[in-house]
Parts: sequence; C-alpha cells; structure tokens
Amino acid sequence: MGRQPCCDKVGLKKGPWTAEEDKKLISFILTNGQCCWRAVPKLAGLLRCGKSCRLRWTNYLRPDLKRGLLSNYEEKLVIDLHAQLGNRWSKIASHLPGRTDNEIKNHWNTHIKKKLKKMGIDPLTHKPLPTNNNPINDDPPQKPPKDQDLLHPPPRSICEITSEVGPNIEPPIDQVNNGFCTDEVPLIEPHEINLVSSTSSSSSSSSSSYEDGNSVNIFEDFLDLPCFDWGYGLGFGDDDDGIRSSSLDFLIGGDSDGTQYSSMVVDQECMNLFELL
DNA sequence: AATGGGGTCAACCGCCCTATT
DNA sequence: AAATAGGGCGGTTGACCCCAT
Repeated sequence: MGRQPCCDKVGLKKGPWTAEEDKKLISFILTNGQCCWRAVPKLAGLLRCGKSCRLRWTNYLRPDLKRGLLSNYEEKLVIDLHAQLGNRWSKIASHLPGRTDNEIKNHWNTHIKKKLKKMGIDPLTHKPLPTNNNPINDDPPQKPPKDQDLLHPPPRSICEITSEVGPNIEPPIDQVNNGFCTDEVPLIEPHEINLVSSTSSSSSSSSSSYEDGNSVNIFEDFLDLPCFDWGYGLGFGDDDDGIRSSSLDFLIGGDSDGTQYSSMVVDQECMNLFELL
C-alpha cells in the first residue's frame, strides 16, 4: 500500500493566515526544521492542511525571502530565464535567491507581461509582436519548451530582446554576472543574504497584514528565537551537491531610510544539532 | 465622499512526478 | 510491478488596496 493521506480536509481552516498561526508555524519549523509537511499542522497545533503550511512557509514566512518589487536586474533575469524555460516558475525562481516562484509568477503576470507588450515584444515567444491586424491572443495555451529546445535556443539572443526593455535596464546578464550564462547563475553567498526588515507599512516590507487587521513584523519574532536549521533547498550556501556552508550569517538589514540592521548567526554547533533531527 | 475599475498578491486548486509500501 | 500518498508545480481566484472619476 502507499502512504497515508495528507489530510482529510475535514474541519481544516482555509483563507488568510492569522498572526497566531504564523507564530505557531514559525516556531515549530525553527525548532524542528522542515520535516514531513503532513505532520506539521498536527505537531504545530494548526488546523491547516500540510500543503497550506508548506506554501505559507515557502512563499511568505521563510526568513531568507526578499520582499518588495523585483529590481531591474532581477526583472531582466526573469525575462531571460523565461525565454529559455517558459512558465517553469520554480526553475526561474531557483536562479533568484530570496524570490519565490509565486512571487515571480505574479510579477510576470502583472508587470513584465505588460511591459513587454508595450514594447512590442510577445511575452510568450519573446519575439517582436506581429504588426499586422492579427494581434496575438492575450493568453494562448503555452507549451513549455522541450528539453531539447532548451539546448537549442532560438537564433535570436535573448540579450538582444531584453536589451530593448528600456533605458533603466542593466547590461546583459552575461556581462554583469561575471561571465555566467543564465544557467550558471551562482547561488548567493550566505554573507550576501540581506533580509530587509522595514518598519513601514508598505507592501514591500516584511510586515504582514492578518485577517484580524493586525500587522506584524515577522522578523521581530525571529530575532527572539534560537538558532535553527534553514533546511536544504533554501539557498543558503547550498550548492547543487547539497554542500552547506559551515556558518550562516546574514543581515536582517535595511537601507538608507533609517531601517535598522541586526545580524543573526547560525553557527556550526547549531547546524550539527539540526543534522541530528 | 462615494464608487467603480484596475492592479496586486496571498492562497487555493488540481495535476503530475516521485517516493514508498 | 502496481497501487497509493507526498510533495512540487503552474494556473486561477478572490480579497484588498489605490486611483480616477
């Protein structure tokens, strides 16, 4: 027989997460690490589906997430990667540390698509839009490129396309990124992780509004919690072979507009502890 | 001030691949 | 090998916010 069902979905809560639920989930994962998601709601005392917990964690609560709009460079990288990978958002997100597939997908649909169309570029094919009276359908069914297509990209360089995006766009990725092609974008180093914790109420902060109307800065809670395992796959110095850095120190930082900085260090002892879990 | 429309994004749904028994 | 569940992923929805009228 197979595994046990994920959840029976009976009596489970749906909709926006409350601050209380977030705290429970965060403290559970910080204490126990990411394990079997099916067991998480039960063990954490949440009336949520394990899947919902996973989504909440990966898309919102993960401490290594960047918040706020994508930079010009990130946007360009997304366009570039989308030209190669199609709507494989998770693959695209894996090249942008601190960004989630959901976030990139949303940004694509709400910003980039329009931007490209405005510039006469078909967001699906990344080629110039036809100029005849046969405009491209808004959302025709899109086939993801086959692997062999990825190996043999279209003749027109995506750099040619993305270089048309606008005057604010940065130079082609291959030049900016120390000669890496987009499939070789290096993972961010632990010391480069910069978690912005703004006290403003803008949507680009780490604050979250809850259904009860409260707004909570999640990272304030993190600072009170012990060191923990970020788990594999979070991009903290993990390379493709699963090798982790011996320590993780990163900033919960800010910028020139007065946002405070503080640092959190996860040392080897802590890492060893969680190896055992 | 009211309201309608558009934009944004967190969260859910359902499919599919992989792992497990 | 087959059956089944877990987890990941892309698509979609709906609530909220902002802005123009």
